[in-house]
Amino acid sequence: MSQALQAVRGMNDILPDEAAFWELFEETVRSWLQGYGYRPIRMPIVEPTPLFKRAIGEVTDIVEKEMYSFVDGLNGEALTLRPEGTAGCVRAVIEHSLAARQTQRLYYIGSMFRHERPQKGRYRQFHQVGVEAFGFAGPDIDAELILMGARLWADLGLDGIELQLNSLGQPAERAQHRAALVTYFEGHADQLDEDAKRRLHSNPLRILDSKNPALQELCAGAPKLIDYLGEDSLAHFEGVQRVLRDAGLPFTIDPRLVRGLDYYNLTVFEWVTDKLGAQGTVCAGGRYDGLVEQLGGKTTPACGFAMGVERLIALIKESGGEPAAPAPDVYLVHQGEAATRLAFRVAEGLRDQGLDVLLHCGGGSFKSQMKKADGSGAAFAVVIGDDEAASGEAQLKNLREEGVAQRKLKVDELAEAIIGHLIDSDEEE
RNA sequence: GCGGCAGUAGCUCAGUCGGUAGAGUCCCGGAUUGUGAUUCCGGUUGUCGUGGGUUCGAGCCCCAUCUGUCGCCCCA
Repeated sequence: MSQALQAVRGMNDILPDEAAFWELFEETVRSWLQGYGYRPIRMPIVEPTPLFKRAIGEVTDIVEKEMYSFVDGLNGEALTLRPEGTAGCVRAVIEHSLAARQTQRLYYIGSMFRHERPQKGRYRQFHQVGVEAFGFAGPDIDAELILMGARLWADLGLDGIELQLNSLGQPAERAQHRAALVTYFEGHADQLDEDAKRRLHSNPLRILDSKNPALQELCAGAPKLIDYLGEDSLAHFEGVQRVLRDAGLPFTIDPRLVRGLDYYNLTVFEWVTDKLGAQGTVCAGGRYDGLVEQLGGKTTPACGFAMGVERLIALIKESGGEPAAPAPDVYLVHQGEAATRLAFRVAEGLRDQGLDVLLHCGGGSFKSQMKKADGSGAAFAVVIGDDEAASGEAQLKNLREEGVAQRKLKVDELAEAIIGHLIDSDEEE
C-alpha cells in the first residue's frame, strides 16, 4: 500500500505568498539589527546532544521530552536538532574565542526543532531570530536589548505588544529562595495539584507560573524571590528599569515570570501579545552570565533574547501588514520561431539594463499570452511576432495606463523607452 | 503528552430524512484571422482526509487513524 507523502507533522512548507511575508520580515529585522551594531553569525542546525543537556538543563521539558535526538548510525555520535539557538551560539563563541578579548553583539535567524504538539504559533520546526551580547556585565546591555524590541515592533507596524520584566537574581540567591519555596509548598502539600507536585522537586519556581486558579492564593503567599535578592542584584534590576523609564517604555514587573531554561540569571523579560491565543509570547530572553563558563569557556557575562518568527508574522498579518506584490517590469510576448529567438535576445538585453523581465514560455496564442502578461502585473508588454522579428522591431504596450498608444520600436530602443517611462511614473508618485 | 471541535474541487464553502456531489472563484478555450483588464458563451475540476464497520445503499451513522484547530501543558 502506498501512503500519501506529506510533510512531517508540525513542519511546514512556506509557499510563495507566505514567503513574501518572511522576506519582508527578514529584511526589516536585518536592517533593524544593523542599526544597533549586531552582526550575523550562522551555526549548524545539528549539535552534539550533551551541549543542550548542559546548557538548557537536564530536568527541563525541552531536554526531557521535546528534543529530536538521535545517534548517527555512521559513527555513533549522539546528535540533536537544535531546540534553541543560544547553546550553539555560546559553543561557537567559546570555540572561536570570539569574546576572549572583546565584546560581541551577534544575531542569527534560523530553524529550531522541538517535538511538541502543534498548535497555532507552535510548530515542531519553527524559526527564531536570536540576538546575543557577550562580555557586557552591566544593566545597560539588558536595557538596550529590551529597547531594541520596542523599536522593532514599531518598524513592523505592530502594537499591543507588552513588556513583562523580572529578575531571577544570582544562583546562590535563587537557591536560598528555592529552599524556602520548597519548604513552603511542602507545608501545604495537600493543596498542590498534580503538576505542582511533579514540579516541587524538579523546578519549584515554575509552580508560581501555574495557571490553576486554585493555586493562585497559595502562590500569592509564597516566599518572593525579590526578597532574597542581594544588593548587587537589586541594583542591576534597578539599573535596567531606570533606562526603560528614561526611554518612556512601559513595563510590568511580573514576579512569576520564570524562564524555562536553566541558564538565566538576573534580568528576564518577555514581550507578550493577547492576539495569538495560548502562544502569546512573541519574544523573550534575559541574562545568562554563567553559561559560557558552564560550557567550558572563560567567565563571560552574556545577555540575549529570541523572537518567534511564525508568531510575529502571524501578528503582522493580523494587523493588516502586506508585502509589496512583486511584479516584473516587462512581460515578453512572442510567437513564431524567429520571434522566439529574438525574444530571448531582447529579454537578456533588457535585463542587462537592470529591468525585471518575464519571458513567456510555453507557447499559446497572443491572446493567452497577453492575459498572462496582465496577470503578472508587469508594467509593459513587449510583443514580438513574425513581422517584428523580420524587421528587428518590437511592439511596446503600456499595460497600466489608459490611452497610451502601443508603439513599434527598434529592439535597441526598448530599454531606453521603458526605463524613461518608469522613471517618469516614479516621479509622479 | 491530555481534553474539545473540525476535514467536500487549486481556494472559499453549500450538500435536507442515508439514495454514488454542487455554487462562487481560479484556471483553460471561444466571441471574424496578431493583443490583457470589463462583458458574454463554453469546458475540466473531486479516492467527499485515510482505513475499516453498519446498511440493499454512506459525504451524512459507528470505530480507528492522520492532519488542522482551540484549551491544558510547554514556550519563541
